[in-house]
Amino acid sequence: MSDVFKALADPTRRQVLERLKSGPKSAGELAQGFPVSKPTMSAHFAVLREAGLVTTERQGKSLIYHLNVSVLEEALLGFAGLFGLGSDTPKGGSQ
Amino acid sequence: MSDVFKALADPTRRQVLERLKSGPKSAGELAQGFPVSKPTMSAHFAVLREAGLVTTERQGKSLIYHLNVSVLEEALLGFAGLFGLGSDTPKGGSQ
DNA sequence: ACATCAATTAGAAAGATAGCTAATTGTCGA
DNA sequence: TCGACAATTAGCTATCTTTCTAATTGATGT
Repeated sequence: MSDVFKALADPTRRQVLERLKSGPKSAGELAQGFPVSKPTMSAHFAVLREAGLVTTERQGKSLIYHLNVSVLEEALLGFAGLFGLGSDTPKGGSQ
Repeated sequence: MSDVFKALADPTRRQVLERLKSGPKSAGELAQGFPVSKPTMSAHFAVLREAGLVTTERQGKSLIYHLNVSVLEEALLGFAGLFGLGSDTPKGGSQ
Protein backbone atom coordinates (compact mmCIF):
# COMPACT_ATOMS: atom_id res chain seq x y z
CA MET A 1 0.00 0.00 0.00
CA SER A 2 2.78 2.41 0.92
CA ASP A 3 4.65 1.22 -2.14
CA VAL A 4 1.75 2.09 -4.41
CA PHE A 5 1.37 5.60 -3.03
CA LYS A 6 5.12 6.11 -3.12
CA ALA A 7 5.09 5.09 -6.77
CA LEU A 8 2.25 7.51 -7.48
CA ALA A 9 4.08 10.36 -5.76
CA ASP A 10 6.25 10.96 -8.83
CA PRO A 11 4.74 12.79 -11.84
CA THR A 12 6.88 10.86 -14.33
CA ARG A 13 5.62 7.56 -12.96
CA ARG A 14 2.02 8.75 -13.01
CA GLN A 15 2.42 9.74 -16.65
CA VAL A 16 3.88 6.33 -17.46
CA LEU A 17 0.80 4.70 -15.94
CA GLU A 18 -1.46 6.99 -17.94
CA ARG A 19 0.33 6.04 -21.15
CA LEU A 20 -0.12 2.40 -20.30
CA LYS A 21 -3.84 2.91 -20.03
CA SER A 22 -4.19 2.71 -23.81
CA GLY A 23 -2.40 -0.63 -23.92
CA PRO A 24 0.91 -2.44 -23.27
CA LYS A 25 4.06 -0.69 -24.41
CA SER A 26 7.78 -1.40 -24.55
CA ALA A 27 10.22 0.28 -22.16
CA GLY A 28 11.64 2.26 -25.07
CA GLU A 29 8.24 3.48 -26.17
CA LEU A 30 7.35 4.42 -22.61
CA ALA A 31 10.60 6.27 -22.08
CA GLN A 32 10.16 8.43 -25.18
CA GLY A 33 9.52 12.10 -24.63
CA PHE A 34 10.64 12.25 -21.01
CA PRO A 35 13.50 14.63 -20.25
CA VAL A 36 15.55 12.02 -18.38
CA SER A 37 17.94 9.28 -19.41
CA LYS A 38 16.85 5.74 -20.18
CA PRO A 39 18.47 4.25 -17.06
CA THR A 40 16.54 6.79 -15.01
CA MET A 41 13.33 5.69 -16.69
CA SER A 42 14.33 2.12 -16.04
CA ALA A 43 14.57 2.93 -12.34
CA HIS A 44 11.09 4.44 -12.44
CA PHE A 45 9.80 1.28 -14.10
CA ALA A 46 11.36 -0.76 -11.31
CA VAL A 47 9.47 1.27 -8.71
CA LEU A 48 6.21 0.68 -10.56
CA ARG A 49 7.00 -3.02 -10.88
CA GLU A 50 7.82 -3.41 -7.20
CA ALA A 51 4.57 -1.71 -6.29
CA GLY A 52 2.78 -4.24 -8.46
CA LEU A 53 1.35 -1.52 -10.68
CA VAL A 54 2.85 -2.99 -13.83
CA THR A 55 3.93 -6.39 -15.05
CA THR A 56 6.42 -7.24 -17.77
CA GLU A 57 6.62 -9.70 -20.59
CA ARG A 58 9.52 -10.21 -22.94
CA GLN A 59 8.85 -9.92 -26.64
CA GLY A 60 12.00 -10.43 -28.61
CA LYS A 61 14.42 -7.66 -27.83
CA SER A 62 11.78 -5.59 -26.09
CA LEU A 63 10.30 -5.73 -22.63
CA ILE A 64 6.60 -5.05 -22.75
CA TYR A 65 4.99 -3.32 -19.80
CA HIS A 66 1.37 -3.98 -18.87
CA LEU A 67 -0.72 -1.90 -16.51
CA ASN A 68 -2.11 -3.77 -13.51
CA VAL A 69 -5.30 -1.84 -12.94
CA SER A 70 -6.49 -3.95 -10.04
CA VAL A 71 -3.58 -2.90 -7.82
CA LEU A 72 -4.26 0.72 -8.65
CA GLU A 73 -7.94 0.25 -7.93
CA GLU A 74 -7.36 -1.50 -4.64
CA ALA A 75 -5.08 1.24 -3.35
CA LEU A 76 -7.01 4.28 -4.57
CA LEU A 77 -10.55 3.11 -4.03
CA GLY A 78 -9.67 0.99 -1.02
CA PHE A 79 -8.23 3.95 0.82
CA ALA A 80 -10.90 6.34 -0.46
CA GLY A 81 -13.48 3.89 0.84
CA LEU A 82 -12.19 4.33 4.39
CA PHE A 83 -13.40 7.90 4.18
CA GLY A 84 -16.70 7.15 2.58
CA LEU A 85 -15.49 8.40 -0.77
CA GLY A 86 -16.01 6.94 -4.21
CA SER A 87 -18.27 4.00 -3.59
CA ASP A 88 -20.80 3.57 -0.81
CA THR A 89 -19.31 0.23 0.22
CA PRO A 90 -17.84 0.81 3.69
CA LYS A 91 -14.62 -1.01 4.28
CA GLY A 92 -12.27 -1.65 7.18
CA GLY A 93 -8.64 -2.51 7.81
CA SER A 94 -5.40 -0.76 7.02
CA GLN A 95 -1.72 -1.18 6.21
CA MET B 1 -1.01 16.13 -6.44
CA SER B 2 2.47 14.72 -5.92
CA ASP B 3 2.42 16.21 -2.45
CA VAL B 4 -0.79 14.38 -1.59
CA PHE B 5 0.48 11.00 -2.76
CA LYS B 6 3.80 11.60 -1.04
CA ALA B 7 1.92 12.32 2.17
CA LEU B 8 -0.13 9.15 1.74
CA ALA B 9 2.99 7.05 1.17
CA ASP B 10 3.70 6.91 4.91
CA PRO B 11 1.66 4.52 7.09
CA THR B 12 1.83 6.80 10.12
CA ARG B 13 0.39 9.68 8.14
CA ARG B 14 -2.37 7.50 6.69
CA GLN B 15 -3.31 6.41 10.20
CA VAL B 16 -3.40 10.02 11.33
CA LEU B 17 -5.84 10.80 8.54
CA GLU B 18 -7.98 7.81 9.50
CA ARG B 19 -8.10 9.01 13.09
CA LEU B 20 -9.19 12.40 11.89
CA LYS B 21 -12.09 10.83 10.06
CA SER B 22 -14.09 10.66 13.29
CA GLY B 23 -13.60 14.36 13.93
CA PRO B 24 -11.03 17.09 14.66
CA LYS B 25 -8.33 16.25 17.19
CA SER B 26 -5.43 17.99 18.87
CA ALA B 27 -1.82 17.27 17.92
CA GLY B 28 -1.30 15.57 21.28
CA GLU B 29 -4.32 13.34 20.85
CA LEU B 30 -3.25 12.45 17.34
CA ALA B 31 0.29 11.68 18.41
CA GLN B 32 -0.81 9.27 21.12
CA GLY B 33 -0.03 5.62 20.59
CA PHE B 34 2.52 6.08 17.84
CA PRO B 35 5.98 4.67 18.55
CA VAL B 36 7.80 7.86 17.56
CA SER B 37 8.65 11.09 19.35
CA LYS B 38 6.35 14.09 19.37
CA PRO B 39 8.65 16.21 17.20
CA THR B 40 8.63 13.42 14.63
CA MET B 41 4.83 13.42 14.70
CA SER B 42 4.92 17.18 14.34
CA ALA B 43 6.96 16.77 11.17
CA HIS B 44 4.39 14.31 9.84
CA PHE B 45 1.65 16.83 10.58
CA ALA B 46 3.58 19.44 8.62
CA VAL B 47 3.70 17.14 5.59
CA LEU B 48 -0.06 16.61 5.79
CA ARG B 49 -0.61 20.35 6.19
CA GLU B 50 1.57 21.23 3.20
CA ALA B 51 -0.30 18.71 1.08
CA GLY B 52 -3.52 20.44 2.10
CA LEU B 53 -4.88 17.26 3.64
CA VAL B 54 -5.41 18.88 7.04
CA THR B 55 -6.02 22.36 8.39
CA THR B 56 -5.32 23.68 11.86
CA GLU B 57 -7.11 25.88 14.32
CA ARG B 58 -5.80 27.02 17.68
CA GLN B 59 -7.93 26.27 20.69
CA GLY B 60 -6.26 27.51 23.82
CA LYS B 61 -3.08 25.59 24.40
CA SER B 62 -3.93 23.01 21.77
CA LEU B 63 -3.70 22.99 18.00
CA ILE B 64 -6.71 21.25 16.53
CA TYR B 65 -6.31 19.35 13.29
CA HIS B 66 -9.17 19.01 10.84
CA LEU B 67 -9.31 16.59 7.94
CA ASN B 68 -9.74 18.21 4.53
CA VAL B 69 -11.66 15.49 2.74
CA SER B 70 -12.01 17.34 -0.53
CA VAL B 71 -8.27 17.35 -1.17
CA LEU B 72 -8.16 13.63 -0.48
CA GLU B 73 -11.13 13.06 -2.75
CA GLU B 74 -9.72 15.12 -5.58
CA ALA B 75 -6.42 13.24 -5.56
CA LEU B 76 -7.72 9.70 -5.08
CA LEU B 77 -10.86 9.82 -7.19
CA GLY B 78 -9.44 12.31 -9.65
CA PHE B 79 -6.55 10.04 -10.50
CA ALA B 80 -8.69 6.90 -10.35
CA GLY B 81 -11.05 8.56 -12.80
CA LEU B 82 -8.32 8.75 -15.41
CA PHE B 83 -8.41 4.97 -15.49
CA GLY B 84 -12.14 4.62 -15.52
CA LEU B 85 -12.15 3.61 -11.86
CA GLY B 86 -14.33 4.79 -9.04
CA SER B 87 -17.50 5.92 -10.71
CA ASP B 88 -19.50 4.47 -13.54
CA THR B 89 -19.16 7.70 -15.47
CA PRO B 90 -16.46 6.99 -18.02
CA LYS B 91 -14.01 9.81 -18.39
CA GLY B 92 -11.69 10.85 -21.17
CA GLY B 93 -12.08 9.74 -24.73
CA SER B 94 -11.01 6.15 -25.01
CA GLN B 95 -9.78 4.81 -28.35
C1' DA C 1 30.79 -16.40 -33.24
C1' DC C 2 30.03 -11.53 -33.66
C1' DA C 3 27.93 -7.11 -34.16
C1' DT C 4 23.86 -4.69 -32.93
C1' DC C 5 19.94 -3.21 -30.50
C1' DA C 6 16.89 -3.01 -26.12
C1' DA C 7 17.02 -2.60 -21.54
C1' DT C 8 19.00 -3.16 -17.10
C1' DT C 9 22.58 -3.09 -13.45
C1' DA C 10 26.68 -0.78 -11.21
C1' DG C 11 28.62 2.96 -9.03
C1' DA C 12 28.65 7.65 -7.57
C1' DA C 13 26.94 12.38 -6.31
C1' DA C 14 23.19 15.63 -4.80
C1' DG C 15 19.16 16.26 -2.42
C1' DA C 16 15.21 14.78 0.34
C1' DT C 17 13.20 12.24 4.37
C1' DA C 18 12.60 10.26 8.98
C1' DG C 19 14.16 9.94 13.20
C1' DC C 20 16.26 11.65 17.64
C1' DT C 21 17.36 15.17 21.70
C1' DA C 22 17.45 19.87 23.16
C1' DA C 23 15.75 24.46 22.85
C1' DT C 24 12.09 27.68 21.67
C1' DT C 25 7.42 29.65 21.04
C1' DG C 26 2.84 30.46 22.49
C1' DT C 27 -1.04 30.12 25.89
C1' DC C 28 -3.21 29.81 30.29
C1' DG C 29 -3.84 30.33 35.27
C1' DA C 30 -2.24 31.99 39.72
C1' DT D 1 5.42 37.98 35.72
C1' DC D 2 6.27 33.15 36.45
C1' DG D 3 5.54 28.23 36.07
C1' DA D 4 3.46 24.58 33.53
C1' DC D 5 1.80 22.64 29.45
C1' DA D 6 1.18 22.01 24.15
C1' DA D 7 3.44 21.96 20.15
C1' DT D 8 6.89 23.42 17.04
C1' DT D 9 11.56 24.65 15.43
C1' DA D 10 16.68 23.84 15.45
C1' DG D 11 20.41 20.98 14.72
C1' DC D 12 22.15 16.63 13.79
C1' DT D 13 22.65 11.79 11.73
C1' DA D 14 21.40 7.83 9.00
C1' DT D 15 19.00 6.23 5.25
C1' DC D 16 16.49 6.60 0.86
C1' DT D 17 15.66 8.76 -3.72
C1' DT D 18 16.77 10.65 -8.07
C1' DT D 19 19.78 11.33 -11.46
C1' DC D 20 23.86 10.75 -14.25
C1' DT D 21 27.57 7.96 -17.20
C1' DA D 22 29.67 3.60 -18.08
C1' DA D 23 29.39 -1.26 -18.19
C1' DT D 24 26.63 -5.48 -18.57
C1' DT D 25 22.96 -8.75 -19.90
C1' DG D 26 19.90 -10.86 -23.20
C1' DA D 27 18.03 -11.57 -27.90
C1' DT D 28 18.29 -11.37 -32.99
C1' DG D 29 20.27 -11.63 -37.53
C1' DT D 30 24.23 -12.59 -40.47
